[in-house]
Amino acid sequence: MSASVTRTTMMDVSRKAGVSLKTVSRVLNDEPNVREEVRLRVREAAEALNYHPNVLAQALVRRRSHLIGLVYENPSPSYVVELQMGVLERLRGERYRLVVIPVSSVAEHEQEIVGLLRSAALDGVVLAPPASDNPRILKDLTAAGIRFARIAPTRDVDLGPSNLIDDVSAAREVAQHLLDLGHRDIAVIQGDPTHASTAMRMKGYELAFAAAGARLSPDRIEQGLFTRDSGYAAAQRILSRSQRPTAILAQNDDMAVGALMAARERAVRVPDELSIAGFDDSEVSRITWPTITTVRQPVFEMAVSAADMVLAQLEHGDVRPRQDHPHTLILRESTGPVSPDRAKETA
Amino acid sequence: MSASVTRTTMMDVSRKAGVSLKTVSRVLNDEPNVREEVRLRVREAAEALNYHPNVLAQALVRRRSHLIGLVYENPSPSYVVELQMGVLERLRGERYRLVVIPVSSVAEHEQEIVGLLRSAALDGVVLAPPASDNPRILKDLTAAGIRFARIAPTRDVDLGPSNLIDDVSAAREVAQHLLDLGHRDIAVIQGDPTHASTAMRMKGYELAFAAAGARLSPDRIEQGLFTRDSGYAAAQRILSRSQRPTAILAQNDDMAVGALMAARERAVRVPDELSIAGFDDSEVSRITWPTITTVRQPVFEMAVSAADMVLAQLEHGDVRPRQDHPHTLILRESTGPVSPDRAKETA
DNA sequence: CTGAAAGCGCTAACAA
DNA sequence: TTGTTAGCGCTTTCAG
Repeated sequence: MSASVTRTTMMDVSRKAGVSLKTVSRVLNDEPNVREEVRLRVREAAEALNYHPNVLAQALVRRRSHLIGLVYENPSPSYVVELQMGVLERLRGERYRLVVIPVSSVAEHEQEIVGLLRSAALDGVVLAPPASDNPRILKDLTAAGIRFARIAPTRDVDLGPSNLIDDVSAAREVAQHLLDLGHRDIAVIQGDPTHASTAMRMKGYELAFAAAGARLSPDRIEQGLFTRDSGYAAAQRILSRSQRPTAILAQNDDMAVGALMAARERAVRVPDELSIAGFDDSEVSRITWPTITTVRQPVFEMAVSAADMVLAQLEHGDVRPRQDHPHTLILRESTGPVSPDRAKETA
Repeated sequence: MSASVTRTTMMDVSRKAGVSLKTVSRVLNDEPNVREEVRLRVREAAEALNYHPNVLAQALVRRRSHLIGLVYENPSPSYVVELQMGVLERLRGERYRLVVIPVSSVAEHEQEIVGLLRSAALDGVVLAPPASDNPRILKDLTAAGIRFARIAPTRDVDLGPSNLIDDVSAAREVAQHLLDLGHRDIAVIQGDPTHASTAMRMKGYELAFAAAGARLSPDRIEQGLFTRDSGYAAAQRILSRSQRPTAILAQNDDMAVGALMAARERAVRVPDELSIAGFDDSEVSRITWPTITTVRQPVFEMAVSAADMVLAQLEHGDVRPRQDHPHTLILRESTGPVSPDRAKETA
């Protein structure tokens, strides 16, 4: 039953080829100083014995597991997918493999996380928010000798190679867009408060409002968690008020989708009666109806870049300390001018 | 710079605690036969030195990497997400980690795949379609001594622990639903032909048609690839014909979404002028408008079960040979009765 | 150009 | 209850 009771080892190959262990090692690793004839003989022996190196043994002595971790906290599936695809894209063709490390709550488990990573024998990790923003984790990682790169951190940008997006400006731009359309009574669905970008985006909204001489009313702000359900629930609260806002700013697309569904359920027409804007430009924002106005955050590209930063450290020790990534306002169908009658009210 | 030039090892701990290596090993692995006092002393020493076992060394000697792979081919992101979440769910709290192994084309690379898995030092793998249906891969896996479990295979069900769904009946039921609504001119968007389920679902459709005394016209069958784009393109071809069908059967939800977008673009009202049904009950089918009628395939549960089967083999060697999973027809908004005038035509 | 010997850090027999 | 001695399968000095 049990297939390989004793795997064939380098010893077997060396015996069959009539050479020493070291010579086999040299051939297998394409090192110089082996006669061509011997090289061939060893290759044939390995082939004949169906030899495959034991990567664990290699890993032990080389101190390289060739395992890269991706640490993220649950929130939005579409975000996670892009993240993964980005890392996988960079790893394609390399010897490194991707180990996914979902963490339920970075905030609650910050002290255990690096232990977890260490016990996975990772050579390096790509940190998504909010882990990428957690100084404790960065410190522990450094102490443990695990290379890392950060995605979308909001602070201590010099504490490790970082991939940055300007959350504040991005948020300012979407808010600006709604204000330009004449909206003044705008509700906000915030993201998970343990993610620093939540506060950043809020700040961006505020800047836009201030510039327009408008004000963001505190009782128009609802708490969400970056999940569609939380967006749906928040929108329900918003829409059940006697006075309905004319627009909703959701801090990510999944919550915007939730808001859209809540609106549909109440037969509130989007964008005629209610504009909804999201954040991220994730896949879902393109398949809803109406499609969702959002601001593109190049998650995929950031992930590619982060993976690249990790590999760079592992392979030649050098690090690009930071990489800025552009955001783009994407106008779609879910936002429109405020309706004339509502415009009058606040005029 | 480089954090841990020389990591602290068991040796260091044994010296500090004044005991032998083996005693340290015993304490650290909670083995019996150590005096309580000694146990404590060793624990303290380990703590003081901030000792962490080298998992690679453990893996080498124990012949266990504690790495589980998930092998899948690209098609639909939502499918992959559910798959991963299922495996991760089962692995939560266990020592095992998930390594994702996306494969561009199983059909083209079938001979290289197991080499890839071996070089990742995986203890076991969960195989999603179409790898789960590939006899060559199953054979190589067995030869390599890598445990595995299959998700939704369609043949050779006894070639390894399998999680089954009745693709034929499931497909028959959705088709039946459209036929019951009076549709007779129905187009089909097929999935990737290298996935066996594509043929199975086709068969299910045919059975339903036969039972209704109807016929599936060959020129109503369009090839897709399980991706949204391919569904969109296929629907474009379908809808550009002079005579439009009254319904579309898409072999998964992503393609159904693509079809929905094509219909929207041409201002074809769904379901009034065109019914669209999908397959999978993936996340996206719930967020489009109209929401998509589909047949639920419990991907998450199958993944949990498959991961469980792998762990079972690894931990106690026993295997549940197969597990059947139910499908459920999910009626939503994208399907409706055929319009009276079109019904007359074919009457 | 080639090989012998000494580890990597840990676990497993087998004594003591 | 504890320690000694071999390995796991590979790479790496350092001689030859």
